[in-house]
Amino acid sequence: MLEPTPLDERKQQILKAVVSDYTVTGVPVGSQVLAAKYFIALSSATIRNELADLVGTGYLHQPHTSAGRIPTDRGYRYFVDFLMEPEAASATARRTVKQEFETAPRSVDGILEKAAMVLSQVTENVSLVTAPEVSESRIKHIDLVSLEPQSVLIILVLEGNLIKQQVVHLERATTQDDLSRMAAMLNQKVKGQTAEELAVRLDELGPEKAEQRRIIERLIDSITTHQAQRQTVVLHDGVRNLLRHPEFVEVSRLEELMELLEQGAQLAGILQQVAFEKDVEIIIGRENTSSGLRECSLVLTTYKMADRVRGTIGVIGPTRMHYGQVVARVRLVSHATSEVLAHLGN
Amino acid sequence: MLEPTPLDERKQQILKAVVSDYTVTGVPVGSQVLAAKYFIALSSATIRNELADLVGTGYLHQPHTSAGRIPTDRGYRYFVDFLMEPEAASATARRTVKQEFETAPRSVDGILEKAAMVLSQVTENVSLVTAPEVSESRIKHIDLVSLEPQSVLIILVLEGNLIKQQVVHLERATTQDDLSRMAAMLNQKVKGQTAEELAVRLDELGPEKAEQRRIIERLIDSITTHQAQRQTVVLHDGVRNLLRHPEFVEVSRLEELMELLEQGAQLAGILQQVAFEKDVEIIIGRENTSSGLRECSLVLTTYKMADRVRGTIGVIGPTRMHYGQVVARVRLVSHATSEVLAHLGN
DNA sequence: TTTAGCACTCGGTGATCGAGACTGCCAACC
DNA sequence: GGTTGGCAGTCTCGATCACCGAGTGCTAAA
Repeated sequence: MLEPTPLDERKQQILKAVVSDYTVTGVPVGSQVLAAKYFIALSSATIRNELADLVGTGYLHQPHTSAGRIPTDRGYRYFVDFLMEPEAASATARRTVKQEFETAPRSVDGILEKAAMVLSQVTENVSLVTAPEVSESRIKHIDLVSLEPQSVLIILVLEGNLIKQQVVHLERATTQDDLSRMAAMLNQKVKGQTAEELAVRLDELGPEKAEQRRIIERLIDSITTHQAQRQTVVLHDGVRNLLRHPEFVEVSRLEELMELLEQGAQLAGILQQVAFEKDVEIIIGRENTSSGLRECSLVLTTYKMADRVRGTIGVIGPTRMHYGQVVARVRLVSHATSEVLAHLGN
Repeated sequence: MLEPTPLDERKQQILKAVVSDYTVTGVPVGSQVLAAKYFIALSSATIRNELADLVGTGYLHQPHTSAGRIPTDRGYRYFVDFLMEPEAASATARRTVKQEFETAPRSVDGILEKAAMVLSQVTENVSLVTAPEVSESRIKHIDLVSLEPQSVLIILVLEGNLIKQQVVHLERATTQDDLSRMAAMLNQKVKGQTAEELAVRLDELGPEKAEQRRIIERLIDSITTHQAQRQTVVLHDGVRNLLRHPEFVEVSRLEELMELLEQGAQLAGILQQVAFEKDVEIIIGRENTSSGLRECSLVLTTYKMADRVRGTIGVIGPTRMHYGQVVARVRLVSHATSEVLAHLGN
């Protein structure tokens, strides 16, 4: 990593102009274009000198000697950290989001699916949405259904009408009547608690309720393992948008990315590692640990439910993207999602 | 459409050889290659005459005057209908399928997801799996959860531990106790029936149970509409496999296909129209009504649960595919899926 | 009916060339 | 010292061209 060379005002403006122009045109930006479009007071020769400096300090890249300049990952980073101006989401984007969420189903799953769909549509990139952690969700209702004498289907209704199921096997045969009674009893006790809290308070049940206790243990166990292996669920949508970007005419670039998207687990790991120091976190190109994302950027934020941060929402796109606009729209959809989730009740 | 020209034995063999060779190499097949690899007794000139005939009758295509021959959709059709020899799935494929299904979760959703994953893996194409129709599924258990005084979450446990949920609003406030009693009552009556049957037998409830009746009506209604708008669910997996096929180096071909896959609804419509005259149905290239599938083939079959056909499973791939092998593997995964679903109990 | 031979066609490859786009550098200028 | 005009140099891209080779269609003979 190069040491953080401070950039004087004019270099900053030139870097900003290069990023802005390149994200729109996709063509390396030359000194003449810059002089004509952005710096009428300066000659192209002056700009050439500055550009040479910016290449030297690693903010810009020159594909070949007689080409214009392209921002490096470092250039983009400087841009988003210091130069990018806050943008507001366009009226059309806002309208789209509003309309789509009006027809969203009233369940967490459905809303998150919708969010993924809308986000990919308004950003023209691939959207990512992680589901809330089950173990942190409040339990609203428990139901026990007898499948076979020694086999029980546990149904958990969590806040936001998120439903989780698990089949467990019992040592002893139990009738549906017994199960119904146990479920009624459990519903009294568990209401509004999270699975984590439940695990802590397990001892409150007297030792005489051995079978109940076993079911609860299995239940908590299932939630925990559920989270560990399956909470890797990352919804995504909009791969078709990616195909329109010229950076993906080479299918080979898509291949690694598709693998990442379809397998999910690795992607979930990446998303979980994101430390949200600001409200929107941007990861650019090689800053990504995963090789499939070498030439992509992630723009991520969180969404809330019941006033707590519950998941990540954002997009993957080529490093050459209109960051200001994407940030505005990711934020827009995140807020809209939180809003709709809030109205689900808890 | 050309009239069905009958092909003599030798023309059939040549067509078969062209299809076989082309599906492996991907290169237009010339008369010399055919003579050397498949017809040592014949000279290339003889084969040239036959090839010219096959082009004339529309079974083969010649990209340009000095190129070899490629099967047309018609050629592939003739091949799969009359020439293709039944193949058995390879031992590796069988092993993969077996291993993967051993670790499958014990729910319909999980199993179908797994099926999609495995199928795409063993065929190296995109897999498609439709979920069972909710309205045809037997109801195992009903649960009613009070969300707000006038708002109820209906949970349906269907055969195969498939869980469906729906929020309905009631005209009158109802307590959880009331709901629990109603649920208990309903469970006595509905067990083992399908939603369709339930709709028919609705009258059996006396008129005195007006509120119950209303809830049940809403419930049946929700199941039916659920099916109408959302049963468009088509799982898919393995887009990454498609990228490896040389026919998709042009991303433009992928674009329409991805749209079809991500939107789902249109695809569901296509799959529902398939008339399964044989156990495996093959749709080749332009036989597809959808333009996005002009250069793709579908190999489809059904899977069963509780001895009834419940859904479609199959793959999308380039028209140039090893049909015999794909058919064998689609069939393999279909059988394995039905098998695992059977063990879920009902 | 099959086959050998032959002229012909056409796509693909590689080389060459020129135009165009930019640059870097230098010398002059403010 | 920073800025600028001028200019030679570099590199990509697209067009053109020739050539090779694969493969064909046709003809005449077996």
